Amino acid sequence: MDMQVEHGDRASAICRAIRRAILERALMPGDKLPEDQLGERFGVSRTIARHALGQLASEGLVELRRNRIAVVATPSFEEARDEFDIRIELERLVVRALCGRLSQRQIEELRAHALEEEKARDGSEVVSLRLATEFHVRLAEMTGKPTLLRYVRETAYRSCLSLATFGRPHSSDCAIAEHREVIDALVAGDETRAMSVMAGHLDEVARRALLQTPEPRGDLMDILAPYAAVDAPIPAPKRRKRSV
Amino acid sequence: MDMQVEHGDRASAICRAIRRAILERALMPGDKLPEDQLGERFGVSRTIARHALGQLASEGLVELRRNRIAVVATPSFEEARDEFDIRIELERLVVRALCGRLSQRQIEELRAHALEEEKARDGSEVVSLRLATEFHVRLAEMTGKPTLLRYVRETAYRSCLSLATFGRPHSSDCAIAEHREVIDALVAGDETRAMSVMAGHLDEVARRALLQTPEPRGDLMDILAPYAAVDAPIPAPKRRKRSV
DNA sequence: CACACAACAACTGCATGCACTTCCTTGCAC
DNA sequence: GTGCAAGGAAGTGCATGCAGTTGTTGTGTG
Repeated sequence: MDMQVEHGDRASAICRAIRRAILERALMPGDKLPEDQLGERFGVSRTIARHALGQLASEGLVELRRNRIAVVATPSFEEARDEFDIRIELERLVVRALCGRLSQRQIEELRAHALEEEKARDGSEVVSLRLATEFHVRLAEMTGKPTLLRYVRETAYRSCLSLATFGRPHSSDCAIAEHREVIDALVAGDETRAMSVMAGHLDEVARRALLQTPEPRGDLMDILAPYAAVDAPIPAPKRRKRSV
Repeated sequence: MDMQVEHGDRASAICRAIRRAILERALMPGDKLPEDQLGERFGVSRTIARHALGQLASEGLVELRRNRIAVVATPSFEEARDEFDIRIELERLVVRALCGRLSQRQIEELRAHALEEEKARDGSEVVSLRLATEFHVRLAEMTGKPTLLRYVRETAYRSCLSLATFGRPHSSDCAIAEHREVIDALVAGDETRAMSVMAGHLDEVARRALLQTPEPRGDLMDILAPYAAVDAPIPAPKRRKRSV
């Protein structure tokens, strides 16, 4: 019933920490997650760390390959697009389930959340991205449908990974307005409008995020062109070997 | 990329075996899965068995509770209904992705599968249920979208659990016809029709399976009434303590 | 005879240790 | 200086052992 799979609370604590780190872009796609370092950091044995990594892998946030260090997942462009398609349908189900059924308490909480997003608008981009994601997850939680919650949460978190890979700087202005629109439609009990607003919102997010085409990387030599001049300032500094 | 989470192949072998056992109703909701017995049966240590159980739990097929023996999940009636709602949307995405894009080879395979379902019609119900489920999973595989496949597979397998809990005897006749209709619509490239046929099919399955209302179980005493007369023949023999 | 309770068996939670693989570094040949 | 191979460091795969929990059975008491 609880849909809680992370039995021992120690493994789930690691999962939460890593999820949050991904959400806040402290961990980026490809970053390494060695199970012993992880265990040491959290004061548990490799067994637990390993268990947590397995859990995260099943959520699609981490990639496990035999005999290799686990890494934060690196979604491909197609996967990112497909993910959003799924997410749109799932969140349509969320608003459908919620429409006109929100308690006063829940409405207040959602409005408070939107307000917080508002306040974070000029703050760090990391915070507003986290708040935006949490908005969607909170909605899914309110349905009380465990599977729906799980899938929405997973796709939402993976969306963040996609954004980290392909996304341009997140402009939260319109997103907040759209969140408010969703809340209003839910309160008004206008199912059709709520669903289309939500779908439109997510489509907009996906469009903004995945604007650039898969960039077929015409020729490797072209890519290397700006690097040709030795000691020239290089646009994006290459990161290597990131880890916990 | 592989979306494969079951790294060591030994754990994945256990997962597959249990999934199949659930599909074929060899394992029923509530059946116990002690990790040491599991390990012994598959010739691995508890560590691996435990890992497999964690994986299955994340798929919603198994319930883990701290310090307790893992059991095959027992979906509630509401969960079953919600699950089907999700599944319908997911499989609509599947046919949308597939419509008019099937290779000749894939078309043949699907037709062959339908034929096999046809042949199994008069055989054991277990086989036809398995084939019916595999049909949906095969479709999802053909999309090449890893997340979509994972979610369809999970919901499909959990549907079997719901059917085992609430379903009446599975009548596969119409199901096969509906599968054929889906194939035809896909081949014809009629997206709208394909999606509505698939949605209708799943809705029909859900309706047939979950026909009986949540049965509020008016009073516990009423339920026990037929058992009141000592030594009277009892309609449904109570099963206790099933296990691997 | 019903019931509380104690002892035991079964099982899980977790850390640790060993074997094996991967990956990096160093050193050597060219 | 370059290519490459061998050695070692780092990390994973897995079994096992022990501590703690749960469930059950048998026993004594009102």
